[in-house]
Amino acid sequence: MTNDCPPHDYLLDAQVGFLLRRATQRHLTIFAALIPGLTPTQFAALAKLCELGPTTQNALGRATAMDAATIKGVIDRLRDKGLIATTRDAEDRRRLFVEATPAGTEAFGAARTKALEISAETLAPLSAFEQATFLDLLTRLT
Amino acid sequence: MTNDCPPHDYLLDAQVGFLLRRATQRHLTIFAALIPGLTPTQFAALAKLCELGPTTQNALGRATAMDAATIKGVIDRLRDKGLIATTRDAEDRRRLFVEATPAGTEAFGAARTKALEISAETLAPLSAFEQATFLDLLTRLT
DNA sequence: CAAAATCCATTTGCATACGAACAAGTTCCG
DNA sequence: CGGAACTTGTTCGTATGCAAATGGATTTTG
Repeated sequence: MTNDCPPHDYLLDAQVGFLLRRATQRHLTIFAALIPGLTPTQFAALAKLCELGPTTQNALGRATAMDAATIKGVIDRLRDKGLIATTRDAEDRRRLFVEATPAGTEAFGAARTKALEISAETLAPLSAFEQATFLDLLTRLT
Repeated sequence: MTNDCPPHDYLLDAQVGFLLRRATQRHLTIFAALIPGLTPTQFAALAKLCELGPTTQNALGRATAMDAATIKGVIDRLRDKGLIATTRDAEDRRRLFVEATPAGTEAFGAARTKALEISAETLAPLSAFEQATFLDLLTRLT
């Protein structure tokens, strides 16, 4: 068969980029249902902050794979919610010191269990063995 | 050891949502390097339009997993680039008819090979067998 | 037929994301 | 010491992505 259009052997629905976007969308839906008050990005920053302890803004961004412009907005919104506090570092006056407030630590503690449920529900279509395989392969694509 | 903080058994770097975000970031970097003139979303809409043929705005959005608000912006930008054209449907005056222009069809034809390279490079860290496994599992998480 | 429900597109608001450019502070090195 | 190089945070512009509200058009249903 002749065809005057470009070949149709490119099927969007089979491309890894499209599938990643769809899987991310589904995960986002699950996340919003179980943790309504925080976005995945905000929770990631808060969780990493509780995991690492006090740090600086850009360092927290690097630890959570956010660039400087992105982490700034996340920090601003978490501060607006009263979950973190920022102070200028006296030793290096460029640095913005970031730490979790008591409310932030408590919020993380409360959301932590939900977050584990979110991960479980996201992976629920797969068997336990498949989940482990998937996470292993996905880790190697980062 | 006692611990006054929430348990540290939540490790951000092991959660599927975080890994999905990182993998998407890496894919985006590869995409931007090989197809500088289009975003993944714009290319997805253009590719699906060439795959399906002329359709309506919302239908194209559903076919590419974009909601009405998102597909509108994508359509606007593709039209600004001259790659697609829109017309009001005479039969159903709500509908916005969308079709690829000759320039759009040509742009898709030119980018199609690059897009396949992007998928290949994104999956490059995995063996051929692992790639097939990963795509199968990822498909089931959408 | 008329009301209700549905669908289509648009708009607004909010929240990521990244590139680029910038100012200010710090460190490195000649 | 002093300029170059780097780091840190900020701002701007562009582009998704979703929720919610709106207005207009069409279809379904009582």
